[in-house]
Amino acid sequence: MATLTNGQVDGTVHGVGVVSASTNGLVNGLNHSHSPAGCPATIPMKDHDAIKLFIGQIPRNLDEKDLRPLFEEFGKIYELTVLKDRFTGMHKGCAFLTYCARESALKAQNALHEQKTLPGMNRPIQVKPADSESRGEDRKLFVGMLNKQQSEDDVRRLFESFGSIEECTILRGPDGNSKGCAFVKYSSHAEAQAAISALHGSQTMPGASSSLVVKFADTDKERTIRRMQQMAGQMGIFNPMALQFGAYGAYAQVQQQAALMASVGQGGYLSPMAAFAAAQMQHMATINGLPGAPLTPTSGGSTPPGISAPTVTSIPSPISVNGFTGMPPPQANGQPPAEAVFTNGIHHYPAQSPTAADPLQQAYTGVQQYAAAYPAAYGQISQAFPHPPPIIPQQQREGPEGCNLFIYHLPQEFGDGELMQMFLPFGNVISSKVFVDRATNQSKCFGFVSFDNPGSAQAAIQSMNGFQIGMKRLKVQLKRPKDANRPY
DNA sequence: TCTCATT
Repeated sequence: MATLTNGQVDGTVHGVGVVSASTNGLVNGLNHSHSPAGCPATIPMKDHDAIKLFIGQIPRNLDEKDLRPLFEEFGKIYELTVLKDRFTGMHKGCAFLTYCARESALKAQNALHEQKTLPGMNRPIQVKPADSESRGEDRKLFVGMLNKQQSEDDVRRLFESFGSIEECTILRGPDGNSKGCAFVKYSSHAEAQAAISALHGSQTMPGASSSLVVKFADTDKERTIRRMQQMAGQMGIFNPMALQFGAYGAYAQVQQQAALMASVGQGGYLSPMAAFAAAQMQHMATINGLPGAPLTPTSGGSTPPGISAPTVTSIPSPISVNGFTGMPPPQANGQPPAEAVFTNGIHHYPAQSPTAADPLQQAYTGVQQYAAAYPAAYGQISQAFPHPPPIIPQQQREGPEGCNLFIYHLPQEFGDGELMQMFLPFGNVISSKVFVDRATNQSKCFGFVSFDNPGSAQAAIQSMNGFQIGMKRLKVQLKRPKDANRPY
C-alpha cells in the first residue's frame, strides 16, 4: 500500500521509484501519436482507475511548466493544474496532478511525498490523493493536549492499536516546535471513533494542562468559519483595503488572508467598518452555514482580536508574510476580475442565490449587501482616511413605535455614522445616535437607531441581534416606548 | 490545541 508518511520508508522509496513504466494498461498514455484531425483519440487517455493527486508545498513561483519535469519522471502526465485564486489568479501553492497510469501516481507519491522540500518552502512537498479521491467520511482526528516533546512515532504508538493509521502529523510552529497537538488519520471512521472512545480524556500528558483531547478534526466548513473569525480580528487592526476593495477585498482576504495582509499592513488605521465587514462575513457564515459553531474566537483569553483602535498605529510595517511583500489592487494589473465592476467603491456582482449553501458564499453575499449599502463617498478611502467618516449626524428623530431600536455592546469606536452604516442595509435609517460619556467624550457603547417603518426594524433585529464584532455581540431590540419605564 | 493549499 502506497501510503508513506515519515522517514522510515526512505530506504525503499528509491527502489520503488525506478520501476520501469510497465505492467497494466498504461500503454494507453503512450500511444496517442497523431491521429487524423478530428479524432477524439488524440486526447491522452488515462486509466479508469487513475488517481488524482494533490500536490502541496509548491513554491508560488513555479507553474505547470516548471513542475512537469519533476513529475514526468514517474510517468506520463494526463493533467497537471496549479491551483489559482479564481479572482486574483494568485498561485495557491498547490496543484492537482493526474497521471495517465495509476501506477505512476503511486510511484510519485512513494518517491516524493514528504521526501523533499522545494526551494523556499519550509515544509516538505505533499503528494497524495486529492480529497476528491477519497470517500470523505470523517476519519481524521485532532489530538490536543499532547506533550510538546512527543514525536509522530510516540503519537502513532498511542493510536495504532485502534486501527491502521494513514497519516500522523504533529502540528509545529515555524520553528519546528510542537504545538502540542496532532492530526491522526485512520483508514476508517470506525477506527477513528474507537480511538476517541478509548483515548479522549484518558490520560494527562506530562506538562499538559489538561487531559488528552481526541476528537474529529474540523471539517472544511469549520475551518472556513475559524478563519473568518480570525480575520474579523485582523481586519480590525490592519484595515483599509476592506474598503478600497469592498466586497472583493473582503473575499480575497478570506482566500488569501496572509498575502493580502502584507499589502494592507501599511495602513494601520482601524476602520470600524472594516471590522464590521469582517464581522458581518463571520456572522453570515455563522448563522447560515453552521449554527452549532462556537461564536467566540477560539484564541480566547486576554487578546481579543481587532477592535482596538488606540493601539493600531504602532503596527510595524512594512509587513512581509512568506516573503510576499505586496500585491497591487486588482484594478492595477489591467485585468480586473471579469465578474466585478468597480464603480466608486461600490461593487456589482452577478446575482447570486441568497440560498447558496456554502458559508463562504453566504458571507460573501453578506458583504456585498453591506458594500452595496455603503455610500460611495466613504468608499473613497484615500480621502476619508484616516479621519472619521464624513457622515453628518442629523437631528435626533424618533420613528413611530416599533421603528426604534436600542443597540447595546457597540464597539467602542463606533460613532453615529458607523451605527447608521451598520443598519442601512435594513431600511431607511432616519436617525442614529451613539451615547457618549459627557466627561470623557467616549462612547458608552450603546445607542439608538430609528427606521421609518417597523418592518425594517424587525429585519434589523433579525439580522443584527447577536451579531458578533470582535469579542462582543450586539444586542439589538426594540426601544422601549418612553412611558414603558414608568410604573404607571 | 485544528496544518498548507483541495479545482
